[in-house]
Amino acid sequence: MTMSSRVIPEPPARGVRLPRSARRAQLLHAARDVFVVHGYHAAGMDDIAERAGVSKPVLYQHFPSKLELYLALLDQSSADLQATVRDALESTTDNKQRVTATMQAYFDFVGAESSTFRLVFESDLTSEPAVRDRVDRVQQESAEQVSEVIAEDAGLSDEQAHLLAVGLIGMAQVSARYWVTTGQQIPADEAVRLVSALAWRGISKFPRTGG
Amino acid sequence: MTMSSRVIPEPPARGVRLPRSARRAQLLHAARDVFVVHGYHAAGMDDIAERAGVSKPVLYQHFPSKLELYLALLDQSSADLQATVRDALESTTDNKQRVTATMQAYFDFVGAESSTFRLVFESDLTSEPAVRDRVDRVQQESAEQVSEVIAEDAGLSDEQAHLLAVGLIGMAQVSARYWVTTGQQIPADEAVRLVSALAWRGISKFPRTGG
DNA sequence: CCGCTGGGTTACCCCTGAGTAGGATCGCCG
DNA sequence: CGGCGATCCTACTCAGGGGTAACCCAGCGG
Repeated sequence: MTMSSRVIPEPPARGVRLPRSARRAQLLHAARDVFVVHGYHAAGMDDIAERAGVSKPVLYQHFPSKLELYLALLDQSSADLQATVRDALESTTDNKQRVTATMQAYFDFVGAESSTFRLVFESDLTSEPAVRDRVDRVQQESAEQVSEVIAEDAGLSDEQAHLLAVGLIGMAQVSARYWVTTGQQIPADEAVRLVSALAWRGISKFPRTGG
Repeated sequence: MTMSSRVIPEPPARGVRLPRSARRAQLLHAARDVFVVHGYHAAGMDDIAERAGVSKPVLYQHFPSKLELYLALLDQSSADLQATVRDALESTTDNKQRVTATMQAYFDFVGAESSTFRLVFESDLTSEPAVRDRVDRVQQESAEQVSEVIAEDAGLSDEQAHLLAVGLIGMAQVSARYWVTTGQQIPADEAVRLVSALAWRGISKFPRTGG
């Protein structure tokens, strides 16, 4: 189906020595793959170590705990998403195109090879405050940016604008996630076009037709 | 802040004997409270038992495992939500009102005292297939129903209609969840009105203005 | 050749928390 | 009163997995 067979990605050569920084990067890579597939709880430090072709203590020479490792990855993904969204919103001053660009950003993020969106959107460690904070912050700040654009040319209060912004963000997030689970049956650009249209029709000139 | 102080809900009288069915119901109640607050993983069977004023083996006389107990609750909540959504969609034939009613359904579900929405929308056991299935099914079937309404009077393909339906569902779900975290700063009916307006403006007469 | 440093390994500790064995109590019926 | 069938409790087992102690070895400077 997909381009190349990704069944058994890489059983990396065991016994190879790496300089510290390179090893760290590789461990992050391995951990990302494991967490993305199994989630936090079902993932074992042994699994991650094995995936990297290394033994467990090596992992602990680079990261003090499972949680810290997870947070490192989560921070990475959060920052990634947020940068993408920010760029999208700043890419133009035309609000219609802003909507499309932002929607595209979400679909790109969710469709990315690494699937790191699972860390941000489907974390199974939300009982941990540190995780909750980060996950919430992404949504919060994305919504904040959208909210500013909305409030600009619509006479809504901050709270109202923010609620709508969250609604739009939610639409993007959930529809994009649904779209990947279908194996991209609908082509990406068409999906983006459809959902963007839905969002734009909803939000454009919002208050004036508020029957 | 809220009406009554719910700090220490009920430390039920220890040593009271109950008939089997009543005990079962009470255990479900206690388990619900604990799972809702801590999630699956952080919740202990001891916690649940203690909350019910009972010892652990009693719990196991009613439920064969932690997972089964969790699934029982999840099924309950899923059915609850789905019934609410179905009723909302069948409550009228006017599509504009349908949108409002459905949105109201989500806000009601999320705003409910029991907070069981956390089981369906924020489960931390999505790595378990049995849980994944149930959570996905709710969204899937809700979207299916919405999708039928959309496809009725709009010339979209099934896949396209379904994607938009998921987008709308996502909007409802995420904005409702956001709304509760704010402690209902915005009054419920106003929030519903706003988000419904957003959704309705987006979806009504969709294809004809698809510039 | 020696020893030191940095990267790596095996084999273990040990705590947490799901699940259980066996016994105590209460109420009831004959 | 004596048994008996529920309900419930104290006290335990045990596996899984995060985290660590102790040791290995390649390479290089002296």
